[in-house]
Amino acid sequence: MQFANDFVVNRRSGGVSGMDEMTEAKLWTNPCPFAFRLNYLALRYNTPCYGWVQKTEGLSRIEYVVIYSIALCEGGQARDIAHSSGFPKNSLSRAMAKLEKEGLIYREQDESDRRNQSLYLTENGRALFDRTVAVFEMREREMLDGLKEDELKTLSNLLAKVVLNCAPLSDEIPDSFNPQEAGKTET
Amino acid sequence: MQFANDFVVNRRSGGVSGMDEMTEAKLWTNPCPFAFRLNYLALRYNTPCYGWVQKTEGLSRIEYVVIYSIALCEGGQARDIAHSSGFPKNSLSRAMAKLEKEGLIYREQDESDRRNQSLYLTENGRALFDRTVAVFEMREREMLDGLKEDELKTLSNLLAKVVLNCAPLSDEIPDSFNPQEAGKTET
DNA sequence: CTTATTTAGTTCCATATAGAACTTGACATC
DNA sequence: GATGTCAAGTTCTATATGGAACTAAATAAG
Repeated sequence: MQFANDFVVNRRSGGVSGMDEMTEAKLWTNPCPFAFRLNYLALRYNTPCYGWVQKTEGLSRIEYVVIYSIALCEGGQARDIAHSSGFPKNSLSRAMAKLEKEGLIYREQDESDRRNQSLYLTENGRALFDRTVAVFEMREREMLDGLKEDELKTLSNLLAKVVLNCAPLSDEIPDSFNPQEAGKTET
Repeated sequence: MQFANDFVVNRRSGGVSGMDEMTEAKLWTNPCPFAFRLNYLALRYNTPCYGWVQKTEGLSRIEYVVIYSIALCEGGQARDIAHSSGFPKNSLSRAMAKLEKEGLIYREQDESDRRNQSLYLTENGRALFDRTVAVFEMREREMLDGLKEDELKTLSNLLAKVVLNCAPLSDEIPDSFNPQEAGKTET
């Protein structure tokens, strides 16, 4: 099998990084090396951070995502959280109900369209965010530690470019997708 | 609405990308922009791809991860899949049992240490991988479409650098972590 | 040669999760 | 001003999930 891909780096020095063979294979000889690196790094970020809020604040990942989302976009709606985070709306509904009962968020029904409810942090909710966000920032900083200032900027710009490129893509792959066609260059 | 864009990228042209306000905020005015971009891109990759294998092959995400992992690292062990994917070992155990019953994988007990079992794809399992992997490759290609050849290389190298930097990091954040200390430079 | 510790993998089971159906409201069409 | 369609959120419920306890094997310590 051929992995002709820019993302394949010649790094199979056999355990230089102290990783197991499978992780090494997934990183360096993977037909989808970009996707794996994304998922791997996301994992190395999410696991410790959300584990920590769970322990220290008793909030599940989805509950903290709600807090975080509102903190960044005061007055946003559940639908936006669903869309930006990928959590299904029913799970979010449950999370919001709990957070509201605990006095961390509140909702206001939109007068112009009464199906919509805008979400806000209470004082307690804001305080919680303020005292926890530093851990997330620290973890991110720690992960990016090895990059120089200009590399950091470049990485940020390139990821932004990929994000913008992805924005209009459809998330539907037809059932009848034919792998044979996949290799051909698309205009 | 305008977002003060003090962070890295100057791209707030106001909805050019057709995203909702919250997603925009999370992308461009986020204390952890790197982490969010990772998670966002991972989501935009995982959702369509694993949704597609579910529909077309009847395999759940974790089941396909097992197949994929073995395909990349023949003879690997369950522990390695757990470590490289983040799935708990009991869920993997269940997934492997199902895949074995369906004749897609088989296991061989290691003679030198009989706790270990090496994992292999059957002919059917390999065929399944071969006919599905193109969809994953296509999605990755599609996502990276906007990047030029040299940008792709740069991105690949920078992500690799971050991965290597993360490898030795601990995933434990002490319960008693003090955010006040977070800003200070750690030796 | 015990006895304790560690590791790989499995089983058990309480609970989290997410699909599907439902409710309510907006808005379009006739 | 009915009737149909679509969108936001909630509720219901069957199932997937993952923590904890367990088994079995290797290794270390006494």
